[in-house]
Amino acid sequence: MNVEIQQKVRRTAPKEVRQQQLIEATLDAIAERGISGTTTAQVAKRAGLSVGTVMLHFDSKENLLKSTLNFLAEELRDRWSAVQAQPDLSDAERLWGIIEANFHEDILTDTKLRVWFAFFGEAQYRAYYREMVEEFDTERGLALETLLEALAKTSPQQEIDPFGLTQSIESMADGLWLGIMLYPDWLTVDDAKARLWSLLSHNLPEHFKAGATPETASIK
Amino acid sequence: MNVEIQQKVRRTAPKEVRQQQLIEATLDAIAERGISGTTTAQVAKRAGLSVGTVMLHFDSKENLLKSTLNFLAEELRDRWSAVQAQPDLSDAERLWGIIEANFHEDILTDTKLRVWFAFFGEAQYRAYYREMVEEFDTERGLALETLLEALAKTSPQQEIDPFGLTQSIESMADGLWLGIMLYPDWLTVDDAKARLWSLLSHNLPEHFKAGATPETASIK
Amino acid sequence: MNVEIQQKVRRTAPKEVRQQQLIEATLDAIAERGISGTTTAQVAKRAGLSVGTVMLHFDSKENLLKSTLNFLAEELRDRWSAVQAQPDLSDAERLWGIIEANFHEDILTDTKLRVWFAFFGEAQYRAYYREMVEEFDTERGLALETLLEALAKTSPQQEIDPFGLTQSIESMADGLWLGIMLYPDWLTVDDAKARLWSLLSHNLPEHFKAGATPETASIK
Amino acid sequence: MNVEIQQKVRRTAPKEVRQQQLIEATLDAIAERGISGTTTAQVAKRAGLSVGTVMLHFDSKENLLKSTLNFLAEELRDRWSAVQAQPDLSDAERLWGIIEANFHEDILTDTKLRVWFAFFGEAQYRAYYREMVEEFDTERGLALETLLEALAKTSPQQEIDPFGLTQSIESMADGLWLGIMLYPDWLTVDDAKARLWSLLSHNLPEHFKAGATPETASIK
DNA sequence: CATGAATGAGTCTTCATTCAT
DNA sequence: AATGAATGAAGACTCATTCAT
Repeated sequence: MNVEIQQKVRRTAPKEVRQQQLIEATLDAIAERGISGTTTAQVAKRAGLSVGTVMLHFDSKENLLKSTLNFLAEELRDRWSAVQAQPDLSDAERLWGIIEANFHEDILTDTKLRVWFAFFGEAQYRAYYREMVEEFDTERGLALETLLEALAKTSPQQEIDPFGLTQSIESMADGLWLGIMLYPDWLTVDDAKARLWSLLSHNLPEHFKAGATPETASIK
Repeated sequence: MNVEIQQKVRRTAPKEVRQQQLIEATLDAIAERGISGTTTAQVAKRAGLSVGTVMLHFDSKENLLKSTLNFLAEELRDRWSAVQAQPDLSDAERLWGIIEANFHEDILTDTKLRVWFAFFGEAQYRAYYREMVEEFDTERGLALETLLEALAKTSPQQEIDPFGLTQSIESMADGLWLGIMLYPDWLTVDDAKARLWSLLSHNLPEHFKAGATPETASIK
Repeated sequence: MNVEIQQKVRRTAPKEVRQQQLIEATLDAIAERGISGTTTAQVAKRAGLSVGTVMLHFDSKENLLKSTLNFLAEELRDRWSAVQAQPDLSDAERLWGIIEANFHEDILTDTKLRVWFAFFGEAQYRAYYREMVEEFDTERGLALETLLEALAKTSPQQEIDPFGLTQSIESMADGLWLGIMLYPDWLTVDDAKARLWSLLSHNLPEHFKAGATPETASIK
Repeated sequence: MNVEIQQKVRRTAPKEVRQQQLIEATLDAIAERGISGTTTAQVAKRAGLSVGTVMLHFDSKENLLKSTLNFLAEELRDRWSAVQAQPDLSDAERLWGIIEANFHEDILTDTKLRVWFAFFGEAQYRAYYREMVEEFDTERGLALETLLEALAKTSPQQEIDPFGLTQSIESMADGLWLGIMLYPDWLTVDDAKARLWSLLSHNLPEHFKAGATPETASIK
C-alpha cells in the first residue's frame, strides 16, 4: 500500500498509544522547562500531535500532569513490587532489591528525576501526590519494616528499630535522589548505592558486609 | 490615630524594610500556591502594597523570586556559620551543631520547607540555585569533612570515610526535609534528628552515644 | 441565516485574509489614535476579532506595525512599478505617471497619509522604515533620474540637473503629502498635482506645457 | 561661600529656567525615543531633576509636550519674523531670508527635526499643532504671497501665481526637511537650499539668478 | 520649590480551552 | 480520532500622577 496514503489514513491510534506518547512528551517538557513552563502546545509539538489531541485524550492540562505523575508512581511501584514478588530471594536480597529499585536505570533517568521534584515542589500537585501515593508508600514502608524485623531477629546482638531504620532508609534514598539531581558531579548513582549499603551494613552487619560494593555483594 | 486609616495613608519606608516585607509575602505565597501560582498581584496584596511597589523594589518577578531564594540560602548559611564560629565547642559539638542548624525552628518552618522544594523543582530556578549555593554548599561540605577527619583520628578502631559520610549526612538531611514536608504525620523534626544522630552513632560511637536522644546528648 | 448570529460563530479564514483584515484595522487605528494610542485591543475590536487572534497572526504588536508599514510601502511601489512597466508610454508620460502614483486615490487616502507620517515620526519605526524602503526608494529615484536624463537630451536649450531635479520632485511630493494632511483646506490633491506639473513645466517646458492642467495635459 | 552648601541651598530656580531645562530634555528624549517612548522619568533624569518637578512645572505630560511643540513653533516664527522686520532688505532678500530661516542651524538640528515630525505623526498632537500654528502659518503664507506679488510685478514677462508658488515653496521646504531627516546621506542642507533657489530662479529669474549658489547669491 | 516612594489603571502577551472542519 | 484557528481571562510589567516629607 502506498505509504503516503497510509500515513493519511492511519491518523487514529489506540487510546493507550496516544496517551503514552503524550505522557512521554510531558516528561520531557517538564524536565526541560518545569511545570509552569510546560504548555499544552509544547507537549503537543514534542509528541508530533496537535493541541486539540492533547485535550481530546486528557480533557485538561491538570489531568495530563496528574496522569504523568501517576505513570511515574506506578512505574516505580511496579518495579519494587516485582522484586517483592520474586520467589527464592533471601530477606536481605529482597530488602536490597526494593531499595535498589529506586536507582534502576529505567526509574532514575535525568528526566524522570527532574519531573519527580517538579511535582514535589508544586503545592498544587503535592496534595494530589499525597493522595495518590499514600497507598504505595505505606505499602513499601510496611514491606521494608517487615523485612527489617525479620532480619533483626537473626542479628540478636544489634539493637534494631525497624520503624526508625525505615525512616532512615527512605529519607536517605530520597535525599540521594535530590543530590544526584542537584550535584551530579559530586554524587553519582554508585555513590548513592554505596551510602545506602553502608547504612545497612552498620545496622545489620551480618547481612550486609561492610566494604562490599553493592554490585558484587554476596547478600546472604 | 486609627490604625485602619493610618494603613490607607501612603507611607514611605526604607528600602530594606519594603524588600524584606515583600520577600516574606513571597515566601507565604510560594508555600501556598507554588511558584507558578504566585503572581505579583498576590504578593503585593499579602504585603499590603501595590503591584507597582513590587516592581519598584525588585524590577521583575524573576528577581523577586531569586531574592527570596537568596534570603533563604543566606539565612541557613548564617546559622551554621555561627555554630562553626562559636568558640569552646568540641569537634563533635560543632559537627552536630552544623547538622542541627538545618532543623532550627527559624530555618525549618512549614513555609520555608515548601519554598525550598519549590525552587528545587522549577527547572528555571534550579540553575540559579546551583550558581548561588555552590559556594555555600561546598563550604559546608568541607566543614563537615574536616570535622569528620578530626573525629576519625580519635576513633582509631573505626573505618571512617569522611567524604562518604559527608554524602550520607547531607543526603539524609535533605531527604528528612522532604519527608517532613511530604509526610508530616509519619516523620517529625525529632524523628529527623534521631535518624541523623543514629547515623553518627554508628559511625562515630565514641563521640555520639547510641540511644542518647540528641537533645539530652552529652556531646564530648 | 441571520448575519448577526453568523458573526458570533467562530469562523476560520485563510491566513492572508485575517492578516489583511488586521492590517486594515491597524491602518484605521493608527490614523485615528496615532501609533502610541493604538492598542492591540483596539485593533482586534476594529477587525471584529479577539486580541489572541492578533498575536496568533503577527506574534507581536511591533510586527503588526511593521507589517502595516510594509503593506503601505509595497502598495505604493506596486503602483509606480506598474506605470514603469507599462508599454507604449512616452518618457514624459512615464515620468508623470510615476509622480502621479503618489496621489492615486488608492494610495493617498486620509487614513494612509496619517499612517505614513505616524511612521516617519516614531523614532522606533523610522529605522525600520529606512531599511525596508531603501531599496524601493533608491529604485524610484533611479527611475526618475533615468527618465529625466532621457528627457534632458531632447531639451537641448535647457540646463537640466537630473539628480537635483529628482531631489526637487521627491521632496516636493513628500511636502505636498504633508500639506494635504496638515492643511487640507489650503492644499488639495489637485493643487498638489498642479504644483508638481508646474515644477516640471519650468524645467522641461517642451514636455510639460505650462498652464495645462495635469489631467487634461497632452503629454508627448 | 562654600560651593557644596551653595548647591544644597540653591535647590530652587526661577520658573522659566526650570521649564526651559525640561523642554530641552524633552526635545532630546523625543528625538531619541519618540513620543511614545518618552516618559516623564526619562525627561526628569535627562534634566537632572525628579519626576515630581516635571509635574510641578507642567502639571501633566501632555502639557509638557504641548509646551515643547510651542517652543519649537515660536522659535521658528521668531526667526523668520526677525528677517521680515529687518529694514533695508530688498523684497527678494526678504523672501529668501524667510525661506532660509527654516534651515538655520539653530532651527534645523537633527534633534528638532525629529521632534517636528514626531508631532506631525501623532494624531493627538497634530490637532493641537494645527490650532497653535494656524496663526503663524497663515501669517507666513501671507508674507510670502505678498512678497511674491511684489516681485511678480517687476517680472512682467513671467506668469506668476503667488498663491500656487507659495504652496510650492512651503511644500518643498517641508519635503526637504523630511528628506534631510530620512535620507541625510542623499540630501543635505545645502542641497535643500539649492533646490529652493532653483525653484525661485525658474519662476523669478530676474531676482534669483540660476546657477548662483544660494550662499554667495547677490540677491537684488 | 523639590523629591521620589507609592499607586493602580492600562498594555502587551501567554496559553488552556473550544469548536467547526 | 484529529486538527489548529480562534478565544479571552489572567499575568507581568509600565508609567503618569499623587503626596508625605
